[in-house]
Amino acid sequence: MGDGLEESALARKLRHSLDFSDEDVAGIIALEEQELAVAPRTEIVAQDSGDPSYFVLLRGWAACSKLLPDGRRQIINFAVPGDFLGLRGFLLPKADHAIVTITEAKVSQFPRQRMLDLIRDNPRFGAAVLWALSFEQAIVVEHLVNIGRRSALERTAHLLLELEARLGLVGLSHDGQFEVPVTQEDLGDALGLSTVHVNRVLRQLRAQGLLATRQRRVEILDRDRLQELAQFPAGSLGHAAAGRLGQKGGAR
Amino acid sequence: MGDGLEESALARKLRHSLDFSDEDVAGIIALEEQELAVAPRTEIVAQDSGDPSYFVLLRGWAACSKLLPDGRRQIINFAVPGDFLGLRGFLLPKADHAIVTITEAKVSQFPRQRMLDLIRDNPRFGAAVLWALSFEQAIVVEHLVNIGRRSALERTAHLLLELEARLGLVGLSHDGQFEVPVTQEDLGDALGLSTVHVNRVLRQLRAQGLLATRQRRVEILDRDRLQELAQFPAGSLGHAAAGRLGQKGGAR
DNA sequence: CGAATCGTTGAGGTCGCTCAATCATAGTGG
DNA sequence: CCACTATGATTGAGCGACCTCAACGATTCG
Repeated sequence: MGDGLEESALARKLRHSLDFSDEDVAGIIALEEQELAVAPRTEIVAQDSGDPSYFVLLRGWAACSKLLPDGRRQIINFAVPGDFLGLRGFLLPKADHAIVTITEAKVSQFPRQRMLDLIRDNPRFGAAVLWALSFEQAIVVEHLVNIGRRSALERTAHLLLELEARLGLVGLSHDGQFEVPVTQEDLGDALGLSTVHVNRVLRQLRAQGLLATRQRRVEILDRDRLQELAQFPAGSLGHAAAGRLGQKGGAR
Repeated sequence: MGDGLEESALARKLRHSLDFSDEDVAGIIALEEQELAVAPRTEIVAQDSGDPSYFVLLRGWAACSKLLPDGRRQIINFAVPGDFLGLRGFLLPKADHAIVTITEAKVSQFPRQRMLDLIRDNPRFGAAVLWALSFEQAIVVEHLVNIGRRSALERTAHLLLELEARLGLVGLSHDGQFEVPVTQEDLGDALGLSTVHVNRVLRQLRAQGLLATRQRRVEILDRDRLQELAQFPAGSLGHAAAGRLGQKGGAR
């Protein structure tokens, strides 16, 4: 089980977003099969792999991505501590995506069959998975809008604001400052831009006084203008909970 | 209940993709609250509406889209007969997207609370919803890759091949011919392209002998080259079933 | 027939890409 | 501690894909 620090990130998220009590959280954590330390740039789930496991990311960053035959890559979503990994894939016959760590990471693994059993037997848990999947999809949809209909400047701003909001949910963002341990190439693959252009866009955001970047650390300097530029709705991410779906059926 | 023709499209899909028996299908159909005929270009679910219902599209086309404040629009996904509408939204506090009919359509409506009860009480049904959501997300992810990392020509080819495959699942595509009752503006909003460029791309696809378009009807002339252009994996969509998730718990 | 919607085509502009070089940073072994 | 290396960030020049604006056909429908 986690050593406290990592666990709390997940617990914080579960309580905040999914309306789970401490007891529930403990129950979920107890399900984990094993906890793994993973090196940077390591593939956790391979594209087209069958029977994939399901993970919770306890520490570090990862990316869910798709690789085209010719080498082009699209990052679907970054995963930050507390996030679920492979939620979408584990019901499909094959994972249609790869999951790769970006930094050193720690994950806990939930074998596929165990998850399936649990969903079948515990409605409250199934509901939670359903909610998490919906939430994840909302993020992916936002990325789709971002890439499809926003300029490079707008979409970069939007992604950074989204990351800040998500990191905030697990206590990894303070005063508009947060770590983004990701290369500009990664950002480009997430934003549908070239590495070079990501660099120029970041420079532009800096020049306009909207944010500062030191190393891999980002600081939001002018949130209002940044949000306006990105058309980022204030408080959009999960601050409203899932409602009370699981309330009645709560078996354990 | 449906008049037979529409019902069969849904039933076909449920049996084909979700491994439901005729009996199951009948059970699901029986849940519907009411059946609605909807005019073209009518909003079924408004963006940011709370407490949205959940629908099955029996006839016609619809689009799930997001509108930006400045009027830009991104179509997340087209819905064809047999598709579920609003699956993602109904667990979230607010629908984060709009659903608009494209043609005249017929939908059956499942009120939100009824769905929630059902998921809680019937694990098999919950599993089916989970699977459907995963499947829907796989399509959205594919669109993300499409827009993020493929050229206009590639992504247009890809979308058409995807639509053909999906229409084939419900018997609406024969010999590579199928109706796409959608304007080029709609296509552009789905592909992240301008209307004008969609037109040019289609012309190019025609000029290369890959497909023909008459009115709103598309015919695939050279599937091999089209699939190669789009990097579209043959038989990728749902021809493999969801597995046997629901088998054991099957309460009714 | 008139009106509206949609499709088609041209001209010109721009955003973002590619190619390529240089600079910064961190790690490594001597 | 210092080359030496590898990786990533930065910048420039030139180009191409796609966009915008605008006009003109084609189709449908009342």
